[in-house]
Amino acid sequence: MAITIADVAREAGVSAMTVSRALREPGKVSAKSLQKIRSVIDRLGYVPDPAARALAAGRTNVIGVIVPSVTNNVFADVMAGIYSRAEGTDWQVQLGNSRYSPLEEERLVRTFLSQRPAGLIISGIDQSAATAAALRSASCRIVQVMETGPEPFDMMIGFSHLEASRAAARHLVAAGYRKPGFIAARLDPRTQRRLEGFRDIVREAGLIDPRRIITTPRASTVTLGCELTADLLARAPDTDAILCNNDDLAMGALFECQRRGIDVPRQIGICGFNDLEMMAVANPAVTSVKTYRLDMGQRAMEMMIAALSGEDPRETWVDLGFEVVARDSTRGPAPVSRIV
Amino acid sequence: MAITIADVAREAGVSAMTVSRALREPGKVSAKSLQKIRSVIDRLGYVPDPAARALAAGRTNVIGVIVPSVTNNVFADVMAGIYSRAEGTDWQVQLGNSRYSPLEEERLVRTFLSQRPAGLIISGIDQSAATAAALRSASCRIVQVMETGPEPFDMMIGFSHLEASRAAARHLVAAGYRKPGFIAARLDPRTQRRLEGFRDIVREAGLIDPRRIITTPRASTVTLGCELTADLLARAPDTDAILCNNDDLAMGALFECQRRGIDVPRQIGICGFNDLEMMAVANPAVTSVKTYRLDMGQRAMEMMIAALSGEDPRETWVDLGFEVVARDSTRGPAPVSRIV
DNA sequence: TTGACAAATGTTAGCGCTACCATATAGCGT
DNA sequence: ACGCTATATGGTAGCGCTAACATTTGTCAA
Repeated sequence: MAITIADVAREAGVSAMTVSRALREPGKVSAKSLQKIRSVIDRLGYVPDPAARALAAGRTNVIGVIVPSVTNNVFADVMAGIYSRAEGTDWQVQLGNSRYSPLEEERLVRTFLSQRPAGLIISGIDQSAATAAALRSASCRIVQVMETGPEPFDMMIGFSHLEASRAAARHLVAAGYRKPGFIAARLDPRTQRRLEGFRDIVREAGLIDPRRIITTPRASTVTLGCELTADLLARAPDTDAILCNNDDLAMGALFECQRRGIDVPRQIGICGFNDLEMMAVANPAVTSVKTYRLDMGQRAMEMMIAALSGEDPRETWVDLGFEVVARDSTRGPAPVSRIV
Repeated sequence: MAITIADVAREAGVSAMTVSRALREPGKVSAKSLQKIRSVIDRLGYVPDPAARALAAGRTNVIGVIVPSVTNNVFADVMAGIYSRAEGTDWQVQLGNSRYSPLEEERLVRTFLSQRPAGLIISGIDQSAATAAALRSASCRIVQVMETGPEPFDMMIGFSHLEASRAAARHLVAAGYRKPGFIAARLDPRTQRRLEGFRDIVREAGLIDPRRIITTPRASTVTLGCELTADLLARAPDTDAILCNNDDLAMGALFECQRRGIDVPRQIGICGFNDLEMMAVANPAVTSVKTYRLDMGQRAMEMMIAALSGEDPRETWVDLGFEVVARDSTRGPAPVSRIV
């Protein structure tokens, strides 16, 4: 039926082993054989069977990637970075979607590991005990992305969500806002840490007010940003700034304020998180915490490929940092409100 | 090293074949054996090796999915739909990202087919000749998503981009706009057809003006929507409506108009494409052509699974349609401009 | 020409599983 | 008790490839 390595070997007048070598270690095959084999491969359209390869060699060229969402911009960008660095190499990316479920993540890790992957790229540092155990005893390389933390399984690249939200909160306080609130959807561990960062700084400044912290387990959307903003303003109408857990919510907050005739930034300041390109062109332009998502994916893949190629003494723990990009939406409250 | 089926068989006091059957056709194994085998599997933590399975059986449980982009909302939604229907089944989704390149798509199809997938879900109807040939001679089931067209390789689910953009253009004309323009980024085949639909209707209405059609090969972003709108207004300042090839561009158009103090919808009407949830909460709410992306992914997977389960006499060609959701952004031009 | 060594190529066995067919066992009517 | 069928289980072979070792061929100095 399909062309096998034996067919190629016969046509080329060499043994199967030589064909196998020509494919994987061309340097160990004479130029003459190599040329002949390659022409036969082209003519017959031979493609090696990865299953047979995996079974015989005991390993694959698969790099598994596990993300909590495929629709969330953040992970989509990381994925795009990963794919862009995989393209043109022999490494094959395989994507798993855990849908924010630790159980599903555990199942995915098991499935991946049963395939003897060359490597695994996994999001975050909050794996379940079972998942962590499986990963620790895994024989493949691992890169954790999205966050930095103290005890990587292997390699790690991300940034501190805690520090990032602290910086954003500090920015709001420094801009003169005195009644800042926080809205968040989908309370995953990263969101939790961002809320923690907000709490730290606002408490420190003596501005904490639990009424101004609104969260929901629902998935984040712009529409939800409107709703959470409405909730916040219903519970604490004098709120003068909103730190939004992501940019979708921030856009929603902006739209809701516009609709109510609330002046942004003079009555309410708005700050987002991730700095989607959209934020810079909104009216007013929205302040956000810039994160390096595409870069994260690309460099995660680079680290993985370097490690798999045996170039071990490379960086294995990278903090990409972040940047609070101050824009008009947090230029500060109206002077009059400070006087009152 | 790892647990194999032979280990399980030995522990359970049966042959490897019986274990294999217990896993794939439990109905053909006695209740007693089944129970024993299952308890041993649990105890040892046995997971079948998919490579060995694939090699022995000559087929896999992999369903390959090829999309042109992982960051584009549209494909992300379709992917989410696909993943949601795959969860809990034994089918394993494997994602390929062609990055809008026909060559990369061809490579991906070859790679997937070499793995003897159970099925392939591929975007669109514009495959290269080589890709089409490979797909036609493939022995797996195929679902084409995103578009409808006359000659599916196998199964198909999508909608007519031509008809959708015609409907949107008709809506603009019916709302009273007389100088409609069109902006588009990333001229993939679907974009081309949408442009065609716009041209059809606007020409028919005697309102065509080539100056008002602005396209670019660059990837679509909100920022680019601003730029294209600026271009359009520079080339044809009297433009009174913009049909945007997608919602990112539409948001950009809206932001640009806001910045310039142009009244939407009275001076310029704006219509997007896809109806992202954001459109309904913008100010003004933006008209858009609603498409059923999540549904498309879910039903594509359902069709695939049904076909693979042998339930053949099901629907194999589905037009999901679309809906022009009219909102404030196209309520019509100011009366005064009609008098003039 | 010869031996020594490196480079190139071949042989054998087996990765873990399932298709296929053979055999054993149970259930049942007569 | 017998044969018959249906159900359950096992044995054998092989999927396509590569690791490990074995063998052949080429190269060069003495």
